[in-house]
Amino acid sequence: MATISDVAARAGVSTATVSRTLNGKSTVDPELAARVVAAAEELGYHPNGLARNLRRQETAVLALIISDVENPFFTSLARGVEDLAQVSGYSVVLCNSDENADKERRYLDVALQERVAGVVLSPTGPATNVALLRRLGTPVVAVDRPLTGTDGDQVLVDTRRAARDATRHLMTGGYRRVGCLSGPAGVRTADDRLTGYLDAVGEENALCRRARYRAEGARLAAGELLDLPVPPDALLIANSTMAIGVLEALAARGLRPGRDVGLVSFDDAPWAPLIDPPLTVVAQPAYEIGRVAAQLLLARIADSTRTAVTETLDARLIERQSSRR
Amino acid sequence: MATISDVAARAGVSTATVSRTLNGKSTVDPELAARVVAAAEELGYHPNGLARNLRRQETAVLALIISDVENPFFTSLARGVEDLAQVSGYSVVLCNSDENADKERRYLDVALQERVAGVVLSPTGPATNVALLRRLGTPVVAVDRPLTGTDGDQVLVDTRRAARDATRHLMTGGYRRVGCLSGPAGVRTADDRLTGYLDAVGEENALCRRARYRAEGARLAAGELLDLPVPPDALLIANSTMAIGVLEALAARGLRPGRDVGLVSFDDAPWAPLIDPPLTVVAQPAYEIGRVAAQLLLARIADSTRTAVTETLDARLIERQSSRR
DNA sequence: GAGCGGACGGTAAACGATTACCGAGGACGC
DNA sequence: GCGTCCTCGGTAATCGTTTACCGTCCGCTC
Repeated sequence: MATISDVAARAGVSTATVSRTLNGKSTVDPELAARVVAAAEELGYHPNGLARNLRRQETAVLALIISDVENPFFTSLARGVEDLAQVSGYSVVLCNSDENADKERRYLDVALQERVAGVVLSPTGPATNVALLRRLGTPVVAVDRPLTGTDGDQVLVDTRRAARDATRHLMTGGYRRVGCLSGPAGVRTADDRLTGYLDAVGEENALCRRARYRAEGARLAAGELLDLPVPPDALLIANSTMAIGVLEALAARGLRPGRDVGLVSFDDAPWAPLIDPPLTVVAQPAYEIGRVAAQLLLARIADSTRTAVTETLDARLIERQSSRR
Repeated sequence: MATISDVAARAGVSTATVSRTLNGKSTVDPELAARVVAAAEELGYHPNGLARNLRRQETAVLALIISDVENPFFTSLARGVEDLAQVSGYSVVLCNSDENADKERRYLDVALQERVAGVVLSPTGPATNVALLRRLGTPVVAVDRPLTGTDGDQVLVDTRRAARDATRHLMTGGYRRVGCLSGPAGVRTADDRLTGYLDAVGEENALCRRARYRAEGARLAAGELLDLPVPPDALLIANSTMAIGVLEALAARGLRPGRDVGLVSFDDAPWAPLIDPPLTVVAQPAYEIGRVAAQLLLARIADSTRTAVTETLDARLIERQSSRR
C-alpha cells in the first residue's frame, strides 16, 4: 500500500507538502498541489487512519454499545445516533453487548484502546464501569438506563410513570388482576417498570415474574403466571421481545389477547398493529433518544467542561385492542 | 493517560521489557515482571491500540457492513458473525449502509483507513466497489448478495429457487393469480426472487411491482396491485419488512390473508407465527450465513492464498396459514 | 580456566501520518 | 539599496507501540 512518502517521492516534494495539500490546512502552490494530487491518484493512495489518529490524538469514530441488536428499540435508537453523527462527519460503530457484562467490558475496552471520540452506552447493569474511559477523558452518554455512580450525560425515559399509567389503563379497562412481566433484576428499566406497576396495583396485589429480556424466558414466565390457580386477567410486558413470548404462551393455552387476557407491552414494534388483536403498547421515542444522545455526545466532545445533563423523554401509550375486552 | 514509557520509568525498566511482559511473547525475569505489572496497575495503564496496530500492521477488528440494521434478517446475520468472531478474539463493528451506495462507500473508506482485518459486506448494488480494499489486501466476504466482477468468498442463498418453490406452493394451494412484490432493480436478491417467481408463473402471467425493501414502499406497491381491475389472489413478498407494508395494505382494504389473498414472505421474523393467520415464510438461515461468512473471512485472513469459495445455503419454506384458503 | 551457548534486557529503528520550526526568497516601504 | 515581513516548503520531531539487534552475564563443559 502506498504511503505518504511514496506520494511525496513521486511528486518530487516532501511529505509535509503532501499532507498539507491533501488536508487543505495551509495553502500550497497550485503547481505542486496538482503534482501531489496526480501522484496520489496514480498510486491509489489512501491515508492510514491509524497513523493519522495516533498523531492527531483523535478519531472521528463514535462507539455505540447496545444490549441487544435484535431488539427493534435499540436498532431504532442506533439509527438516531447514526443519522445525527453522520452529518457531523462521525462514523458510528455498533457493538452488541448482548446483556452480558463480560462482552460489555470487552467492548468498553476496545473503545478505550481504539481511542474512539465518544461512547453511547446502554449499560447492562450496575456493575458497568466507565471510570477508565472517563479517566482518559472519553465522553460517555448513557441511554435507556442510567449509569450508576457517575454524573455523566444521560438520555432516559420516565419509564416508571409509563408503567404505572399503562397498568392503570388496564385496570380502568375492567381487568381485575393485572400481572407484570419484567426484565432481570438490576437492569434499571426492568426495575423501574416493575416499580411503576407496583405503584398502580399496590404491593399487596403484586403478581409478577422476571425473565431475561427475551422471548423464550418470557414465554416460560408467562406460562407460570397463567397456570396459577388464580391467574392474572391482564399483563404488563416490559418489552416487545418478551411480548412475543407472552403471545406464544397465550396461543398455546388457547387464550385470546384482550378478551381473555389484557395486554400492554413496552415498545412499539412494527408488527404490533398487525397481530390479532392489535397490541396496545407504550411507545418509547427510540429514534429520538438516539439523536439526543448523539447531540449530547458531540456537544461534550466539543466542550468537555459542559455540565452534565439528564434528558428525560416521554413515552406514549398507544391504545389498540389487546387492552380491551 | 499513562504511556508505556511511564510504566517503564516507574518500574525502572525499558519500554521493551514492559511490552514483553504485558504481551507475554518472551520470558521476563519474574521479579521485573512483577514490578512492571504493579507499575501498570498503579498508573492505570491501558495500551494505545492505535499505536499498537500501527506498529503491528494489523487489527483484531472486523467490519460488518449491512444494508439495513432494522431488518431482522441482517441483525440475525450480524449475531452469527459476531459469535464466531468473538471466540477467535476479534471484535466486530457494525456499519449500516442503509441501502445507500454513498453511505456504503463511506463505510468502506472507513474500513480501509482504519485498516480493519477484514470486511463482511452485503453490497447495496452493482456499483459497490471493493477494488481498493482488495488492492490493500483486506479480505472481503460478500453475504446475501454477490459482489459483481470480483472473485472473492461469498455466502449466498439459492434465493431464485426458493422464490420459484414458494410461488409454486401458492399455485398448488389453489391460487390462480399469484403476484410478486420485490425489491429494487439492481439488488441481486430482489432480481433473483423476481426471476424465481417468473420461473414459476411464466413471463406472460407476470404481475409484479418493485419497491424499496421497506414497509412503506411495499404498502403502496401492494395497493397498486390490489386495486387492479383483476387483482392478484396471492402474493410473494421479497422480505419481512415489506410484508408489514403488505399486511397494512390488506387490512386497509378489509382483505384477509390466506382466505382472500394468499401470502408467502421471505424471512422468518419472530412475529410471523403470531399474526392472524400465521404467515407462511421462506426462512433463510441468516445466523448461519453470518457464521459461515465469518469463518471464511478468518480463514482468508490466516491464509490469503486460499482459493475463493462460494457457499450456497438453502432456504426452507415454513408453511403456515397465510398460504391456505 | 577458557570457550561457548543461551537467556534476558536495553537501545533504537521502525510503523505512517501531522506539524512546529526554520530558512529561503520575494515584495514592499522608506 | 536595504531592512522587514510574509509566504511557502522542507527538515525533523512526535504520537505510543513492537521488535530486530546486540551486549552482558551466567552456567556449563572440556
